[in-house]
Amino acid sequence: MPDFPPNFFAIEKSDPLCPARAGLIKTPHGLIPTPTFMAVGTRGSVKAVGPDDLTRAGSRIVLANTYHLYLRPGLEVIQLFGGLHKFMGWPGPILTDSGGYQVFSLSAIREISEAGVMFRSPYDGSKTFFTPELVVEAQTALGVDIMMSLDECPPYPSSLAAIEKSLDLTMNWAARGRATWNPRQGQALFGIVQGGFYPATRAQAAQRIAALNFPGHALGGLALGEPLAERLDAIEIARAELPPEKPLYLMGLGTPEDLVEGIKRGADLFDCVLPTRNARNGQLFTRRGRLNILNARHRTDSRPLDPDCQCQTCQTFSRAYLRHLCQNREPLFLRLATIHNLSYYLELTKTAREAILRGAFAEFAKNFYALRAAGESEDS
RNA sequence: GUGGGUGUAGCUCAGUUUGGUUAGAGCGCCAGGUUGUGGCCCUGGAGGCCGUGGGUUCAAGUCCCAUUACCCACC
Repeated sequence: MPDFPPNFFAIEKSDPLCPARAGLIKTPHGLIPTPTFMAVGTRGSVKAVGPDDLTRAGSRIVLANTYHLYLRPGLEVIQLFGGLHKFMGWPGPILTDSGGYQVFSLSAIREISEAGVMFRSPYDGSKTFFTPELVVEAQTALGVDIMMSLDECPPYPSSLAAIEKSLDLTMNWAARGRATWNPRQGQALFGIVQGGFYPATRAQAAQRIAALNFPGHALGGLALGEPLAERLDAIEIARAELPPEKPLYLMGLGTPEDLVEGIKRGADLFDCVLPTRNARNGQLFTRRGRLNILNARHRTDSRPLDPDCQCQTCQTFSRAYLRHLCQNREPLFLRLATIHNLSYYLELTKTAREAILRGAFAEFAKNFYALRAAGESEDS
């Protein structure tokens, strides 16, 4: 079977000491150097920032959500504008989640069957039936660059029997989505590896997804409350069963540590609400660790959030001013904090990539942890 | 000056009628949490001579007297 499309993903260099690699994903809307982080823009907007902010922060691809956009504003509205890119004014690549996670997170208002998922709209209570076929068609209509197949994300912890049953459903849906997908549109479709945290089911999930020959793969069901060690094991187990020449996306991850550990294990793409949501709540990431800008110790602090950060926020504003804005719920704070956190995440993946290209990922990781250890002792 | 009302946490106030464990709430403040997004939300914490003085009582934020500050109305 030929590649989709030719050279969809090219590995530029692999680290000599671990599975980490630097790559390039080629999409209809541009190249994506990997590893990289995707800002979450569920409703076709990364909250509090615009496309220019994203570009300046280093974003090369953003994420949106099929489920939410389908309900509002509806596919027909977006198609009227020639697709999601034009509608939201973002010219770069877009990946959409299928709505599979909403099956999990909005569990109070859904019914799952083998045929698909019956959602009750949180907006008006109306019912919508999502099938794996419909989800692929919807993402095709949105015109996105990378589509995700419909999956079921089982809660943690779940019994082995529950995981096996859920996995069969996800595999059924994956095969049907795969059959619906038209590779000639130039839009990629990724298969999602579930399987919980039982080594055998996670490995089996990866094998079965690999057999469907998707252009790329994602690991789902991570960061649901499991210990870090279990999460890392699940990544390694799945990785071993997946063809390494295809891109790997860790869905919903994560903390800066998750990114470093994920890259170390061969992951190329990440998305997480942490940098954007935490920004809006005053939790800001720096090279020396995380800080709560509301803490009284920042009241008269004239320093930037992170002296080594080149972002717009750090170039102009003091911790004291940001604390003041946050304390008073000034809308400007949301934007400045989001710009900073996204810049930090994107700079982290960018420097990881550069380190891999130099064959020095291990040193990069060591540096990463050393700086945070230093930061913790400084703050205490 | 006369009559009435109000003084309880930083703020806004419950609790006083019918006295009874360690005086509460919301907001604010302080500090945690947040993993395929609602800016929400969740969890802790600090903070009170209950205006002041006296009295009644086994027991007073609560009842009585005085006093003081502020508010309103009328002179």
